[in-house]
Amino acid sequence: MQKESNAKKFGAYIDRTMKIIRHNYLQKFKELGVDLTTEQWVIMDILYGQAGLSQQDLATTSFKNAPTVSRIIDLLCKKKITERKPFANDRRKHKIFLTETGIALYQKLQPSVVELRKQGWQNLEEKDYTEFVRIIGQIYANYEEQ
Amino acid sequence: MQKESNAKKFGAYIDRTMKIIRHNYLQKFKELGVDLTTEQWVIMDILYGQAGLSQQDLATTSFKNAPTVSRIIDLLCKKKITERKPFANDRRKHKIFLTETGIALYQKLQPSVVELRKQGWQNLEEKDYTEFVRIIGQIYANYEEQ
DNA sequence: TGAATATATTTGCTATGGCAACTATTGCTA
DNA sequence: TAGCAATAGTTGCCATAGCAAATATATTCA
Repeated sequence: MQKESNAKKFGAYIDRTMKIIRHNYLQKFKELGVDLTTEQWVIMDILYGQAGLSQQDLATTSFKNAPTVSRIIDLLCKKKITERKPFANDRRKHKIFLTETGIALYQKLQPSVVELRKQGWQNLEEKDYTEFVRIIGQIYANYEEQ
Repeated sequence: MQKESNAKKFGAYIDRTMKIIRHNYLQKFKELGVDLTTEQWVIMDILYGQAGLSQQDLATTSFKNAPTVSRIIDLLCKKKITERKPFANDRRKHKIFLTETGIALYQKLQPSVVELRKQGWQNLEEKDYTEFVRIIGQIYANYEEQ
């Protein structure tokens, strides 16, 4: 069908897999009675490990753009999951924190998320992970501006 | 950091890679002076190979849902790239076709898309593709309802 | 210092995507 | 055949995402 390393169709695999992952996270959260999207979880997950990041930091870490992070933080603040605090030496910035509520919610959901990650890796080995990260990391690198 | 095949973090790799692929397609189309999104291209690509599919067929093939396909076809029809024709024996359905304009546009863009696919596979081998499809296919399967 | 630049965030516009509800039509079956 | 269930498509609502422009604040440099 195709010769050599030419014109491989990998986009559709990546697309459909990202969609089904999001779907499974969303379903799990709904099952647990929690109104949270997968992308909101991603932000919570980062903040749990690194409290007080700026929105720009969050954008970089989550591979989202600044407006998207701004809106996700808006929604999370409305739900009392995060809060914005002033940055000491720079009044342009906010430090973002999980609230008590946010931390409790994170800890409630975390085991299910670990289960979801395990589910995704069923029938796959440790060395498959190395391979997967190598290959998809190379694809990413191939598209980065030089 | 993590033991055995437990709790692998693969979602972020998939997410950022999908985003950078979309970005590169979009930039290339803009470079060529064509107002087209990556997802619109996906639909054109399917229709070029299989003219006259129903919207439901397109949804299944593209891993999109019916409302999304409906709206993409709306946009493509506005741009005179596709057209809806009645289905012979079922008045609920439409057959979707690329117009002359759509076919010409497809043929104009197609070589650049092949180049983009090649670019994504730089520094990767034939056997990497086999591995990649096996692993990401398994992840997908792990999340499908049984 | 003051002007030009750069950075952090927000807002507006549009597209994609998920879900639920709705319409129109078809198919099934009592 | 009448009624009901299933299917195809559309529409509405909201979240994510990309891009551009706007605002506020910081930094740099002449």
